[in-house]
Amino acid sequence: MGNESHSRNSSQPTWMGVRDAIHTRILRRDYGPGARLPRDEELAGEFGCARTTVQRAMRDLQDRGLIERRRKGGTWVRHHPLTRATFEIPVIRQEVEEKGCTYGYQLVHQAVAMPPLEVQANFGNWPTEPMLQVQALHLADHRPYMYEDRWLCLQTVPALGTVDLSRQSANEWLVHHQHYDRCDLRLYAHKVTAHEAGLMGVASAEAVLVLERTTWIESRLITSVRTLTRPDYQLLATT
Amino acid sequence: MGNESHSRNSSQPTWMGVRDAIHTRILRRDYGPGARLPRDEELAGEFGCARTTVQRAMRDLQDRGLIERRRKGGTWVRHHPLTRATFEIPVIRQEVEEKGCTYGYQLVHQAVAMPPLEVQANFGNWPTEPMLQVQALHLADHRPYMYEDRWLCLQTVPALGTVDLSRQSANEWLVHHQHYDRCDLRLYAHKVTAHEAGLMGVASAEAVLVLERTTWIESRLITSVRTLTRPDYQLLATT
DNA sequence: TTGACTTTTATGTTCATGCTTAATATTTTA
DNA sequence: TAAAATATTAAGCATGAACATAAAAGTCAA
Repeated sequence: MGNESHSRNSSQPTWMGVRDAIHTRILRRDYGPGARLPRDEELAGEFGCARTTVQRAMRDLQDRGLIERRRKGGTWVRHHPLTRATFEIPVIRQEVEEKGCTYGYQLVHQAVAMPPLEVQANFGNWPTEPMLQVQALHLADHRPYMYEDRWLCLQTVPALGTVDLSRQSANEWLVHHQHYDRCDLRLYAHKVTAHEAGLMGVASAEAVLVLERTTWIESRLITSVRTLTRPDYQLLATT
Repeated sequence: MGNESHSRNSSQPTWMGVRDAIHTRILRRDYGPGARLPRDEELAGEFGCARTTVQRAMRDLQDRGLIERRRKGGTWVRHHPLTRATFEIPVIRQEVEEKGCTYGYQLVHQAVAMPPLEVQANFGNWPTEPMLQVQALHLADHRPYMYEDRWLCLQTVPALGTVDLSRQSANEWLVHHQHYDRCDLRLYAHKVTAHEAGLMGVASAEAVLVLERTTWIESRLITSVRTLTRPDYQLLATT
């Protein structure tokens, strides 16, 4: 079962070896759900390694949602081990080109306006101000691949006022000129409207995955974007 | 901007302090996209800390997808910092009860059969065998909350043959009796069929989020489940 | 030029030790 | 008895030093 595969040799356990050993014990219910694990020091003694090594193993198990650690409290096996899925949200051009397609871009609409309430809902306390709305299509081999409806904060990124968004996507400009340090994400299914269906070239009322992203830099709003994918789009998780 | 908030004091930077300092430099393009960072040792010298501390900071930045590290190669700022979103897939009963609703369960269909090709697609090399199919509804306050279409591997978990799945959901039984060490996940939008719409109590052709999960234990298939959520269901990411 | 070997190098891992800190138990006080 | 002060505990953090390892660069020969 490979629970020894992470040790250099049997007398010198690596942190992965320790992790796997403890993981196995949890799976085998030697340490059952809700149970308290021995102190790091004891385990270190048992495995014949330093406490640092046990700690490294424990951090990994904690990151995977298997255990919970509290100062003084100790270490506990979670009652319901979390299933934590990590998706990588791709940079669109890159994703398209990696599929061997030609990337294209087409501006649909651009205007300064007041964001509607459902968009403002993503902004928390950020004051309501007119923003730059940009609707655009991302193309793969000249066919619609993704539609985005974006609101840009000109207060935070004034430079955007001077960018020609009919030639370059806001997405791309931002990637190159404006980093963020916070990103809120929301994912849901959506029945496309007739207008959206026309733009995307899909049947009306088709179900598509929507990815809503709001990014910030140093607590200042940058942009909020709602992305419609194609009906067959799938997001794969790497656990 | 809080980049000093993680230091105990200015002369003794913690690993979070070092991390934030480097992060800031990346945001400010002192270390631009694709740039190579100084060696850990140099940075340690600069920050006046041990190499271990720099390493801890670096690992965090790496986990966040901001940098890439290679042995011998060194440390590099990623050209396109990854947006890595982490979702927590909830245990259904728990999720329902946390919303203050009563959890309920209702078996819809159960039979041993050959899984169709689109289900087998999730199984990789796993040999094609008859499996136990279970279709069931999860209820919140007696109203449909989630519909699952599940295939269970009786070879890997023979005990399932003796469980009364009209009283207890397979989900719940598995959580309590069968852990997994691998979980493949797939997420997409789906237009509900008339049959599904009837079961879920939603309008026909409504768009819903589908969560497909396949779990394994020690390289042996446990189960593959396709979960339909309600149309208004949203998955929130914690970045 | 190509392929096989060797050296170099920056990250990766482990260790022993000491201190810090948050949470919990215990004791004291009102 | 409850609230406040205090002690204890187990994880968290930092250090310096040593060794491991994979990948890159360099060397050499066919």
